[in-house]
Amino acid sequence: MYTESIEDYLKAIYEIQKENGKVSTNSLSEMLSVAPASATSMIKKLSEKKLVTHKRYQGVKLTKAGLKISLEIIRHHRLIELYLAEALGVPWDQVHEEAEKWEHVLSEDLEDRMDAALGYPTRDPHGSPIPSRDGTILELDSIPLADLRAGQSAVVDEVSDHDPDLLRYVGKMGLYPKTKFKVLSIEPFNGPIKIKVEKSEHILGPGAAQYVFVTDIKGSKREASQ
Amino acid sequence: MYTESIEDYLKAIYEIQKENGKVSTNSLSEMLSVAPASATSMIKKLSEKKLVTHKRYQGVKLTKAGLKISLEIIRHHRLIELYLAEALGVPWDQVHEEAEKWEHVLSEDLEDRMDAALGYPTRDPHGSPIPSRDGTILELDSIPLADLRAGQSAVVDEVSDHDPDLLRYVGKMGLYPKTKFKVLSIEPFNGPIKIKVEKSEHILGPGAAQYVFVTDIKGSKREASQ
DNA sequence: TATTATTTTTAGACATAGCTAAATTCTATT
DNA sequence: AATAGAATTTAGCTATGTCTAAAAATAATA
Repeated sequence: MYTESIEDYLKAIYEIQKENGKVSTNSLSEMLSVAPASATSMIKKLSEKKLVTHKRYQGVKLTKAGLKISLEIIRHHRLIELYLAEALGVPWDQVHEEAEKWEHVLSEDLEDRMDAALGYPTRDPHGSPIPSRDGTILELDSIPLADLRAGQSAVVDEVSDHDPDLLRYVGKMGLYPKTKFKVLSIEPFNGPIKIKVEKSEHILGPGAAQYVFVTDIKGSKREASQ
Repeated sequence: MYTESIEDYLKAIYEIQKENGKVSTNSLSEMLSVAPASATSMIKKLSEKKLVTHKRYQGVKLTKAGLKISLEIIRHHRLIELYLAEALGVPWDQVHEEAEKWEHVLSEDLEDRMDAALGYPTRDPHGSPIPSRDGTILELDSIPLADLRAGQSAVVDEVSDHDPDLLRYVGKMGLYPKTKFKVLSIEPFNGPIKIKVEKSEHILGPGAAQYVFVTDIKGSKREASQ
């Protein structure tokens, strides 16, 4: 078994790798709220344990073993989030914080029981895919809502779960995963976006629209943003 | 907030205090599987934080503040045990281990939700009382099954939850809390005990009978053991 | 009561994981 | 190509919580 700290680093590396491609010492230290020097020393340790590869002054990359562990933790995290939301009615902006601590101490047996109780789900409450036990994960190719154009209809795929305020904000306009909506207008230069969800209209700031990932309704994959 | 380690010590102190009366450095180090020197140094720290009082070479005792925290953790522990048993069907010999880790990271909000989902219960799956939020706890005055005499009928109140094997053993003969049974015979010098549960008879070793706590059916409080 | 045995404490060390400050290396700009 | 700025690493320190070995205090017994 690995320490909680190691698990947190591996998870962070996976997430940064997915978003930015390259995983720098700095990005890690920021995501984990530690000093850059702390990230360096942990990277060294992970490297010795063959969980990541690392070339000095260049980024870090998960090895197969490191990836496996990080997906196990992410599976814990997302199963817990969904379980709390479904079984105990915990609001979607609170499940992340709870899962963040519990994920490190969840037994495999309990993981299986929750999985079964939920009917072997594939998505967490924010729409993020839940890795399978054997370490496969569905890769989404959705685009930021901010990249849509006026007139387009789309479905919410995933909402970033790192900021509870963001979740409450987009939740208030009903932008949950699988929700269909239409872009009525979008102002240039990162201006506000007017959308229609169900029967009601909302204005969405670009800061939020960046973290809501959607698939446009005609199935087109990626629109140029400007 | 206190560290996991501090919480574990406080909980252990409470439990030893309840069973033995006096809480020695040695008993603590045994219960927590640490060296006596480790217990001493933690006792010093707890004492500085005013969570326990301590006279050198004499025992340790929880202060009001220490008692409060220890009951909070025990509440977490027992609510979790019951929740896992009820909601996810975790067998009663496994819930302890799971709760042991989860109890330290359970939020107050989730505690409340579990409490409500369970209908504000007062006992965990082993029959132990669940402290209330404000820190009151029901004191049981049950006696060890081993102290009963032939012919007496009794009801199971509580089974010690520290040994999964014990729980499986007594579980096999149906000795769950609230179960009524009758002592058919009891051999002297800590001999085996023959009991009848429902329609079936079982033989129970004295080692197990010591950890099954019961109330005899006529309401008498405490029988001399020999 | 004196001595032995047990319990408890002290002293000093180690691992983990964090920090700051300084040195190093890389990158970008002039 | 030289240099300023940013990112990264090293060096050295700190806190927590553990350990072993030795010393001190208490308890048990001859």
